[in-house]
This record gives sequence, structure tokens and C-alpha cells, in this order.
Amino acid sequence: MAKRSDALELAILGVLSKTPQHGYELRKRLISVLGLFSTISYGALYPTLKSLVERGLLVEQDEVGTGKYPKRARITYALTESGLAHFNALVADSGPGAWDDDTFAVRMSLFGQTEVSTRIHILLGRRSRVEERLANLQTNLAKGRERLDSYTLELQQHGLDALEREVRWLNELISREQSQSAADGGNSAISQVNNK
Amino acid sequence: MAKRSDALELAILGVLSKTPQHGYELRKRLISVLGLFSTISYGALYPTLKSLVERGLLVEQDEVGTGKYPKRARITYALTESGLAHFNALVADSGPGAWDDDTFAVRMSLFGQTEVSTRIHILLGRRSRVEERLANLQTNLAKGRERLDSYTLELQQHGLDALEREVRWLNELISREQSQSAADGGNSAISQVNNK
DNA sequence: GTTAGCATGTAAGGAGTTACATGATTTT
DNA sequence: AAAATCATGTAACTCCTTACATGCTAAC
Repeated sequence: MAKRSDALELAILGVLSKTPQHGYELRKRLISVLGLFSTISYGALYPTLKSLVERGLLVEQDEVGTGKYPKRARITYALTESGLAHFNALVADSGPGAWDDDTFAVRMSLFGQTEVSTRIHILLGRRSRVEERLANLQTNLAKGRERLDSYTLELQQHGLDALEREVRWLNELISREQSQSAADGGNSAISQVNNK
Repeated sequence: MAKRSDALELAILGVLSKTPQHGYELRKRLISVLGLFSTISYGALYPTLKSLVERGLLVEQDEVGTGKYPKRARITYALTESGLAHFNALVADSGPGAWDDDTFAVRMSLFGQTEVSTRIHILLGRRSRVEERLANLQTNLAKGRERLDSYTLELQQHGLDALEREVRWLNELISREQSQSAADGGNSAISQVNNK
């Protein structure tokens, strides 16, 4: 479902679930947290916020005279209960495109607000996505090995190396999470451990 | 200039400059050459081809009874002279977005059809783009080191490593090209050494 | 004869960018 | 008082994806 690209919505909900904020600030936070989303234009941000408000996931709080700056026209956005519920659902659930680069990055950057099992689920999902691409690349590299010129080969080899590194990285993260989950005794309802 | 995302047009012109082909085949070739462009839908491909024909860069040749399959409805596309000129201009010239991941990959995969000086130019341009992103990431990692949770940190560190590897890779490619260009006798008008 | 793959296209609609429009506040 | 930056928004336009529509050919 979710119309507006998912990754952006998710990131917004994630950031706001920690600290309510207004659009301008929010954008900066998003950019600094995700060096990936290099740009998030206001033309994308404000309409998305609006849509989230319309769907009852956020509330606007017109900020009047907070502290030193009276009458500022800023609007602070905060999650509603259903917004929080939606956020939890989105983080855990895997719609199509949940394992894409951007979406994965957003989800991982929100790990501090999720349970161990969710984290493992996301990491495993990402790993199989990466492995899938790896397999594709290897296949068509094997098929066309002689027909591709050296530059294309070099390029594909570099891509392949990057994917292999990512798999190794994910494996490490996964086993770290798994041992944590074991140490936990498995009774974790919401064991928000270690969010620092 | 150039409307349709550049990368796609460039890739099409590049493939067709080697071998005229019809759309269906072309798409497969594009996908196999670039494991990056995971998907190229017909909804993007055919309109682009049409637009290229309208601009006089390609010609359609209705293939009638070539060989064993008579009356096939396929349309072979081939570059015109101005298409070739446009291709050469596009490969060498650097519009905005010329150093993006996709566009760079396309350009590099077409290195076999370019001169040494062009190749070096492209590699240098890409390198400075990557270095720029690296600097950004490092800056805001330094700024927020304590405020980011361990997962976000891990994620950004991984991104950073990937960028560093790419720079090293590019450096190697660059020096390879440069020594080739030197062996060339240095008579190449544009010897662009070392613009860093 | 029916499934699978070849082959070309179009229409609707989504997602986001760019450029514009406006005004307050802080710094120089 | 000018310039920078905070702050919010909209409208037009671009590009692409999805789903549909069509028909031929090859293989089983």
C-alpha cells in the first residue's frame, strides 16, 4: 500500500518517533542521518508530511511563543498512536522494495528503535536480496566472459566485490544480533537494549 | 539539454553504435551489460527510442524477411551520422549528473569506444565526485559521532569504506590509463595529466 | 493445441525535482 | 539596512513503472 515511496515515510516516522520536530529541522536531520538520501527537497517533504497528517499518523502543533522566539510560524509534527503503530508495522513488515538500498538503509538506521527479532529479520532479508543480485551478476559474467570488453569486465568485477563485501558485513551483523538474542534468554517483549 | 535521463539514452546510443539492433534484443543487452540498471521497462525503452528517431539520431529499418523468419514485425534501430556525433559528445561532455552512479557506469562500460583522454577525464570526474561524498560523510560523522547510535554509525562506516575502496580503484584505473597515454608518445592533444 | 518466449507498443498514474512565491528572524 | 538563513509551501513538469493490449513463432 503506502503511496509515497515508503523509505521517506518510514524515515520521517522514525525520526519523529524519537523527537517531534518541524519540517525544516527534520529535513536536516534526515540528510545527516542518511548521507544516502543526498537530497530531500521540500517539494517532497511537505506534501508527505501533509499526507501523513491527513491519514491521522501525525499531528501538527502550531508552536506559539515557545521560549525566546515568539510567534514563529513553525509547525511541529508529532506521531499519533496510530502513527506509532504504523511505524512499527512498517519497520517490521516487508513490502516489495523493502530490501532496496535506500529502504534498507533507513530501516537499519532505525534499529535502535526495534526489537532483536526485527533486526535479524531485516538483516536476513537484505542479505538474500544482495545474494540474489550477486548470483545474477555472476551468471551473466560467466555467460559473457569473452564477449565483454575489459572495461566492462573491470566494472562488473568491482560491483561484484562490493556485493561480496556487503554479504560478509551483513553476516557479521547477523551473528552479533543472534548471539545477543540468545544471551537475552529469549524472553524479550521489547528489549530495547543498548540504544546508545 | 538532453531530456530522457541521459544514462539511458547514452547506453542505447552506445550499444547501437556497435551493432544495430531491435528493441527487445537491445533491452536484454543493456541489462546484461549493466547489472546495475536492473530493470529497463519497455515503457521507458520504446518511447526513448521513438524520441531518438524523432530527433534524427536513429533510423528505423523495418526488417522484412531477413533470413529464415519472413515478415517479422521487428524494427532495427541504427545510428545516423548526427546520432554518432551526439553519442561522442555525450560520452565526452559532462552535463550535471554525469558522475552519478548509473551514468558513470554506462560511460565506463563504453570505454572501448572512446579515446584515452576521454577515459581519463571521466575517471577523474568520477573520482572527485566520490571524494566529495566521502568528505561530506566524514564531516557529518565527525560532527555527530556521539549523537548517533551504534547502528547508524556502523551503517555510515560501511558506506565510508565502500567509498574509500572506490577511490582506490579509480586511482588504479587512472594510473593505468595515464601510463598508456604516455606510452602513446604524448602526441594526444589533450594530455590532461593529474588534474587533482 | 497450448504454453512459453519473441516483439512492439500505449495509457494512467506515481514520485519527486525545479523553480517559484512568501515572509520572519538573525547576523553583519 | 542588507544579507543570510530559517521556515513553509505550491505548480508545472519530468521521468519512469505498471498494467494492459496485441499478435507472431517455437517447442512440447
